Amino acid sequence: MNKNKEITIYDIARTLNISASTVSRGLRDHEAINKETRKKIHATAQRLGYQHNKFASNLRKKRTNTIGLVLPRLDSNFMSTVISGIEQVAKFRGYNLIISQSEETYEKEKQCIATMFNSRVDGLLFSLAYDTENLHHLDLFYKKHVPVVYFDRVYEHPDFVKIVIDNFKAGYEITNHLIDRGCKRIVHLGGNLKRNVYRDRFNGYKKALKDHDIPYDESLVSIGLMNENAGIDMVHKMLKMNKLPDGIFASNDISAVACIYTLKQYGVKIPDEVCVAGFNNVMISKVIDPGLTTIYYPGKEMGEIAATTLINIIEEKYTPKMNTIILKHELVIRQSTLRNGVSDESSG
Amino acid sequence: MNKNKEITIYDIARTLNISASTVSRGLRDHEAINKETRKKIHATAQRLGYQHNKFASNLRKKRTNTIGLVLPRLDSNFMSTVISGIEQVAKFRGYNLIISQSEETYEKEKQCIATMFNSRVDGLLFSLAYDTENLHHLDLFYKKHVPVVYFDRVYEHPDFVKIVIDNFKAGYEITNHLIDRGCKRIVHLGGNLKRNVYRDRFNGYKKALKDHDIPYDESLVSIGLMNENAGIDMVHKMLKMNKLPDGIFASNDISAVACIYTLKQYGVKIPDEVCVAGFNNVMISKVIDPGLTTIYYPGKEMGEIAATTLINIIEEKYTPKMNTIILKHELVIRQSTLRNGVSDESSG
DNA sequence: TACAATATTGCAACCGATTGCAATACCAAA
DNA sequence: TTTGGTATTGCAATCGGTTGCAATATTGTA
Repeated sequence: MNKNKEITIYDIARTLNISASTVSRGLRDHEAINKETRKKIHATAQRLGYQHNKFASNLRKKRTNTIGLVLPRLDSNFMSTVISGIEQVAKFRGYNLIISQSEETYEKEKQCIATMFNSRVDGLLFSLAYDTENLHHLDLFYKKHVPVVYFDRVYEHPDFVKIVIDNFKAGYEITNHLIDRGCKRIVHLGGNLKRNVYRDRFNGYKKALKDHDIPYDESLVSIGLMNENAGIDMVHKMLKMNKLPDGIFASNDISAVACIYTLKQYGVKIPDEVCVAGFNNVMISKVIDPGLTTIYYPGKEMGEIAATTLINIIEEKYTPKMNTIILKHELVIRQSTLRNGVSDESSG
Repeated sequence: MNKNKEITIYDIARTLNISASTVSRGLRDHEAINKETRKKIHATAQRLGYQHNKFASNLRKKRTNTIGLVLPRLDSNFMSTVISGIEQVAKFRGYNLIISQSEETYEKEKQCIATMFNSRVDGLLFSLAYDTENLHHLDLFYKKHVPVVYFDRVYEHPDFVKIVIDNFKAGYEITNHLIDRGCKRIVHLGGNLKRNVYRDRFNGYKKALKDHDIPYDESLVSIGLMNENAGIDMVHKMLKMNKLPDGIFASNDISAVACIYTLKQYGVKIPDEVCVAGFNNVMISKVIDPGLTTIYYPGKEMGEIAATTLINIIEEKYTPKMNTIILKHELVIRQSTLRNGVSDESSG
């Protein structure tokens, strides 16, 4: 057996003494082909161990049935649920999924996207890296009319569809909730303001303060990487302040959780002295003690919707008149903001 | 502009009045081509907006520079770190990565693997679904000598390489540790025993009991899905026993954490009344209170090594005389098994 | 029986890059 | 100027399906 010996439609054709075009059509159950012939073709294909070669097919069809996914990081709890949703839809609709992570940098993102293009993906799902500032690397997609759907971390673009939640509103709600719990000096831990998700949450935070006549205090805000250390550092900074702030709104759960356990280390009582809220509702927010108040939004569904939307565009199920799809989010209230009594006192 | 208008090497050739073969070679910086010519080719390619077409190339070369990844679930903390490692290596070595999840069922796994084959991946990375019982679906890979590398959940196969940790030893160590802490009646929460990971951990557990003359008690063992509910159910079962068991060894962190918070709900003191240990060292095991004793093993490295090994085989950097690569694991001891004083008392 | 209509099948070009081998160009030494 | 060798370049086949259109077969109807 030669390792490189491929069984092709020509082998089937020769065996059955018919033409390759008939085999090609027969394998795809083309209606023009006689049912008997089709049966024979399938049977022979099976017997010879024929395996469809996507490359030849793609080359000719100029379609790959593949969608590309470029995102900042694969090893994130939230993203992994998004990916899971995407993969399921892609598989169901008959698409392959190729994945590449930008590792939060523009340079790698550019490279990922070029590869995706060279692989001639039929469409691209995309969530921006931390420091991406323009969309020039997508020009090729734009020019060739290859559809792109953003999710979560998006950017304004006239031709591409976005899947997001209302981060402004969510930020507003969660800040509001903290204020309702009696918080007056609320720390905000945010990410790069070029990214819609962080910018909008931050703006929601500011708006809520304003609506409650709480002055915005820049020294309570820290913008940076949203990781564990960000939370730890913030707590240290807080402890050095003249007066300990009484609330924290972190733009993701990881850093919020880091705040919680660091505060606990220093004996600060949560929520009595400091209320803490996060964002994303990943599993840790449920198991940490006290449970973390946070914003839930459905990662898996976001993935499903993104993939479905993209594939619909690819298959021209509709031309996107719509530009943005906003998913619902939900405030999940847990112990980390449940102060005794304060709730009633301050409501209204 | 026609949407389907591709710029090809022929366009470049025509522009420069040279042959397509020269262009093809020039683009790849083939040494036979004059440096000046190469420069012109690259410049023209750039100017015309040429983009390499992988399909044509793959078809001709019979190589895809793509590796396939089939795993049970994408939305798992552990797996997402593995994937991250795989992706980074793949990208670095110039390979695309296509990913598909079996959703823990044999049927989907079969389908995933067929797709991977049809996509003519150069090699396959693979971790088994929960209920897979044979490897017939890999016959095609085997016959065509397409290399396969398993990781984590593996299966015996003469031709394929496995990347694992010593689950038996890890299971032994963690059980041993519980016994050292004075546990006599240790519950085990395990997964399908057809899967090496769960079987080996279970056997390690039994061996440790035996070495300490603790009788094996089947009623303390539960084999099933390793999710949150498994932990919750187990605790309920424990609470109904005449005497509460004094230790739990769960085969993953999720179910261990579920045990912890359920026990806490019922006011059971951890580790004083029950010691709990998990497996995997995902982030929750660190943030739960009390911190969860568990086994750490490096997901990201496992992914990196799996991908590196596979690509080396593909590129014939070596022929695999080796059959198995065993990574180091580590017992991470946290509060959930740190009983006061008992440690000293029972050691030795 | 003849002819139109429909059902099946085949021909041949095509998708775009790669590659073995032949051909030509170039240069230096004889 | 001729010869041999090296540096460059081109020819033409190839990878394996797909598809527009033509060709042939089959069926129904007048």
